[in-house]
Amino acid sequence: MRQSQLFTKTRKDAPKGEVSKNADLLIRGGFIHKEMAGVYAYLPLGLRVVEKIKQIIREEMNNIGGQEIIMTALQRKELWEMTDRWDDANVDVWFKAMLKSGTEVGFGWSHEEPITDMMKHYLNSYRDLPIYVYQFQTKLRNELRAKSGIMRGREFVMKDMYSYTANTEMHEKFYAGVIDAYHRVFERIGLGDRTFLTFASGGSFTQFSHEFQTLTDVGEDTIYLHRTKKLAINQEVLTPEVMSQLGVSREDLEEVRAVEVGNIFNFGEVKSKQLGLFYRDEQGNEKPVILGSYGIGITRLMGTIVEILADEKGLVWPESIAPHKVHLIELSAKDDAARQTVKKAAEEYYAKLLARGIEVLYDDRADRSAGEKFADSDLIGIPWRVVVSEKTLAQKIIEVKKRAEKEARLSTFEHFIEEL
RNA sequence: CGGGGCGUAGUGUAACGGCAGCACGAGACGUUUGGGACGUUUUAGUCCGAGUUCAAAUCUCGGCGCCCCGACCA
Repeated sequence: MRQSQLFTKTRKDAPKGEVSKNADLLIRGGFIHKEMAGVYAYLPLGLRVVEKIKQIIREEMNNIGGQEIIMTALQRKELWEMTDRWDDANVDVWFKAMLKSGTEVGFGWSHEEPITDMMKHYLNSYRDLPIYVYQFQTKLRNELRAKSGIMRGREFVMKDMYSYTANTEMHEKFYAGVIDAYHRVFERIGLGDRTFLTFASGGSFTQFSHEFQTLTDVGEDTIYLHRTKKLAINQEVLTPEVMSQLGVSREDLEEVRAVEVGNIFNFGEVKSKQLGLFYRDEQGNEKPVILGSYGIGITRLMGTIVEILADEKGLVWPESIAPHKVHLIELSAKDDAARQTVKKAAEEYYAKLLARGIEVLYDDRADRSAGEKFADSDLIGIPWRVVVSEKTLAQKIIEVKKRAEKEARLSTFEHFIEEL
């Protein structure tokens, strides 16, 4: 991508009244645009990050047998009445609207009900099980108060997966597999060492659900962390019984703030019975399907990474989800001839990087000072910065600097490209 | 939903009830060129609606919007 073609612009001033670091930097860097409180548009750079995160999750979900689908944002009232979750008294985040005919519809804040209902068309026999489906969906939630930039919005992207299994053993095996897959996701995204499996309330379905909590002070949850056992307990279920059940004592637990980036949940047979999802077993008996639900907040994850990794100069992306791998910067020169030489070399490097399949943002803007280009580069936070200038060309080298490191070093372009 | 703060050019900020100013951005011209360059010049604004007043960005009321704390949060 040529930066001269990128329609977004960086901003020097912080957006007014925006305290949240993720909103501040992502807006200044041109990654997102605020449409209204808690509702953000994703611009070219921001969308690339979202897609990178999705792709990592997609690979891991496919790896454990997930099949990707996409459900609808408009949902039927009757389905949610069957599980008693239509009434605003029970679910207070609904956006609702009416068809011209007067029929009420809801905007999806979750998709267990419609997916489970849909499964009645495809799932009849024990031979059909298990089934694992997932989607990346924009969820709409009428939050009383949006806050913390993209960490808690009214419209956000979530990966939700659902498992349909025949029995408890089959369910538990998959459930454990999801835990492993989630750990791999957070590892690949760069949050592995600070994201912990957390025991949380299972509601009326099971004793526990499991959350994946990433340690950060901007998190909304208080959890009790056992570092050596690599597990945590959500404040909401911290009781002496739970601690002894998990084999930990209060002294070993550290009270920390964290953000819930993932959540997995066992619905057991409850929802299948409510919605009428049954299968025939080998003996021809009708049995309810076991349902599990597994979420990861994509955009929340993006905000969490910003909060944790950004520094005073701007964003810092891990290579796995950066919008581009390399930020190639062409610096202007003293005279026309030198300028042409620098341009020619930079264009050549750009083409070579692209030919290698390396994603590169090329700052080819002619009328910008070096200082401005460097400041923009720091703000945007691409992992590798490569500078081409009259000075470097004189020595037949380039300057390479990693965003997360302080010192730049010199290298030949050929050596650099091999190293990537 | 309870409480607090705040709405002024595209962005960020000033202005005692009395001429709406500054910076950035954007446009033009010239000079610059390794950490947000310089000069000249152009551009563009008081959230909406009532009220008080000779006079309202400023005071009052209502609406809308934004931020924060709390509550809420499969």
